[in-house]
Amino acid sequence: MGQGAGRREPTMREVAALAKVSTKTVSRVINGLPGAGTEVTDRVRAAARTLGYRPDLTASSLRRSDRRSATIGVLFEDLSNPFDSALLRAVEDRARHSGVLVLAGSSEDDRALQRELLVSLSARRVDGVVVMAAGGHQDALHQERERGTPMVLVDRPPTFGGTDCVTTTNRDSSRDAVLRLAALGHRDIGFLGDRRTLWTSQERYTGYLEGLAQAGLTLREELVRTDLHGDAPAEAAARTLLGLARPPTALFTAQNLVTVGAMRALRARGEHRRVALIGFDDFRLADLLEPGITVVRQDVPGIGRKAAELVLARIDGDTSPPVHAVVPATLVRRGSGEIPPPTG
Amino acid sequence: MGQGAGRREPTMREVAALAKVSTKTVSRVINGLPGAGTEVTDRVRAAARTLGYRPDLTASSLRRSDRRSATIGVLFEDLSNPFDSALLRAVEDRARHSGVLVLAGSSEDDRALQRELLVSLSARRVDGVVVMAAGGHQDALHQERERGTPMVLVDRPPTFGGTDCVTTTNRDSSRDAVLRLAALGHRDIGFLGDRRTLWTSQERYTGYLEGLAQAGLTLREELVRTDLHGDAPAEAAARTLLGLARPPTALFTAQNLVTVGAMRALRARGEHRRVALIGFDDFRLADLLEPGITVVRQDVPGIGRKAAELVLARIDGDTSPPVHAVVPATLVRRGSGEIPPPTG
DNA sequence: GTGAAAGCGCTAACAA
DNA sequence: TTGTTAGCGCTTTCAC
Repeated sequence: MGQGAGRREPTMREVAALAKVSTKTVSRVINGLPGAGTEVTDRVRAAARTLGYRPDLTASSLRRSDRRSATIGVLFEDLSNPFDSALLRAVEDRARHSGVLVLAGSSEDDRALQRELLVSLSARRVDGVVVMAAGGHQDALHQERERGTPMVLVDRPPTFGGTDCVTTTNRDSSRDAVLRLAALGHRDIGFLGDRRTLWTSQERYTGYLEGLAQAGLTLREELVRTDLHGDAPAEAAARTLLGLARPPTALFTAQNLVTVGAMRALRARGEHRRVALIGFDDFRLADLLEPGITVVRQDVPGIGRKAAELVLARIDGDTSPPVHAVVPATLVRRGSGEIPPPTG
Repeated sequence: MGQGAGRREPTMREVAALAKVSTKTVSRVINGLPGAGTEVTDRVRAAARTLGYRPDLTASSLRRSDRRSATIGVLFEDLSNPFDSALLRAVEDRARHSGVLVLAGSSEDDRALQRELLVSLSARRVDGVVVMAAGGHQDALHQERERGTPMVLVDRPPTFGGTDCVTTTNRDSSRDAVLRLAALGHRDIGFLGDRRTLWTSQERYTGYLEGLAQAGLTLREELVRTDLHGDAPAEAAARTLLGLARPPTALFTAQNLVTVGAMRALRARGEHRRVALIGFDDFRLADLLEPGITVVRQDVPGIGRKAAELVLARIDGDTSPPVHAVVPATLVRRGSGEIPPPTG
């Protein structure tokens, strides 16, 4: 049996010829449109069956007035990242319920690559896109949006107008986490964050500042480290903080991998039961560690579903004002965030 | 600014009109084909720029003789699963280097859904598919393959002929893991596996049996539990095993979530430092646990890349005999697999 | 080097 | 209820 590109697909015309009707009639039957006699319908169906006919959506879309491809583009930072993939899955599920498939790509937080992928998606005439904007200027996204492409941003809002987005309670949940640590008596709370160009990082840092202020604590700048991309830099930064003359008694880590890095540092110093830790973003097995890691958990399926619903609605012609949906995150207490400061 | 489906895209004809050339000439310029004067080329490019022209790959593909959509389908079990998403990412990367985009879907290990998604993909005329076959009969996949669709199966081989696939060293690596435990002196090695309908489960179980045999150990059937889908059933099964009069001194867990369940059970009983554990499939943070979890790690990027390469080659007309590529897994020692049996 | 005509597979608009 | 004609945006074929 051949392994090549394979034989030609049968066409509507061939079905029509076999059923001895016009292609238009076949079209009606295949699409379940009214105005086709039962006998003719049966004949067409039989012919389609015999030939193994399968409709060509690309050709149909080309001709139809709505021009829909029943496909949306999803452009995230890294599809192998747990957050991104959970989001993709949620979008996929919601889209499939509307007969829509997903063309997925990873932008690597690289604007050039994001633009390139955007072009690839538009060449395939996707009906809309769900995008996790790469850091920095969003001119490519803005341009695409200006052309009229339905677009929803997730995780990070647009820096331009007229576009829906879905984010979580970055600032509020961060503030609450810090307040929680403060309520336990912590006065030296460190902050470890990811790239400052990211909106989420900024929001979480702002929440940290708000929490300190609200708890009547003064910011100690030497307890703040940002631009930590990945767990290795985060681990190094945490070690530095813990080595200070007056080290933090609690840490707020503003991102997944940063939390992991901080945990490694705490463990390496044997302080993971003595220094409190609350991380932003949940991760698998956080409950299996000792102590369990207290985290702010985003409702990732909720975010994905909402984003999909928004883009599908826009595709269906919804022209209501742009929406910035905020899906609440929740604090999950597991132990690490409940460690009190050392007494005395 | 409108939020609706947006304005019409400019067409090649409009570009041609503005540049005062024929559409054919525009086509040549856009596609970088020879036979277009430099002056005309410039005029066309300028016109395309002015109008914001972007080629329509779907229309082009409809007319071109190769009929390529430059799109492949990826049908995995669950795109939010770490294994699946890492695989998707690897396929995506390799495909993108060939200008190919990925239409992704989750089959939920449900044959009806898998078939439905396959139909959706074929309606969009993907050039080929990479599939993680749902358990049970593969008739839908077989049919699709018979139609000539280039197809590569990943993780699990086809039950029909003429089709490429990429898997890992399930059996050999499982046997080696068991032999390793046996070499430490373990004589009562339990096996926890997931659904028996899965080929990977069967292979890993076979490897377990081979390992026992090769080490001169006799199988104790009561130490074998399968059909554990998810970590909760796995945890329950592990508890049962550990509660036996003569419990296992080591466990081999044949899947990701099963390993997690076993860890939970060990922890709940406070035996995680006394009972050895080797799991199949690596997972994040396996090194942060105490002890670190020794695992058999698949080369997921390697598998994905290979699968993408195979399907792209078939799409390009490669008609060499079908390949079953086996990408080696490696044992990662972290502590849990190095625990000796209790002395005496 | 450039263009006119035909047509990919399908559906809109109309006619019968 | 059914068919005919035209044409979606593009590329092929072949003529100039």
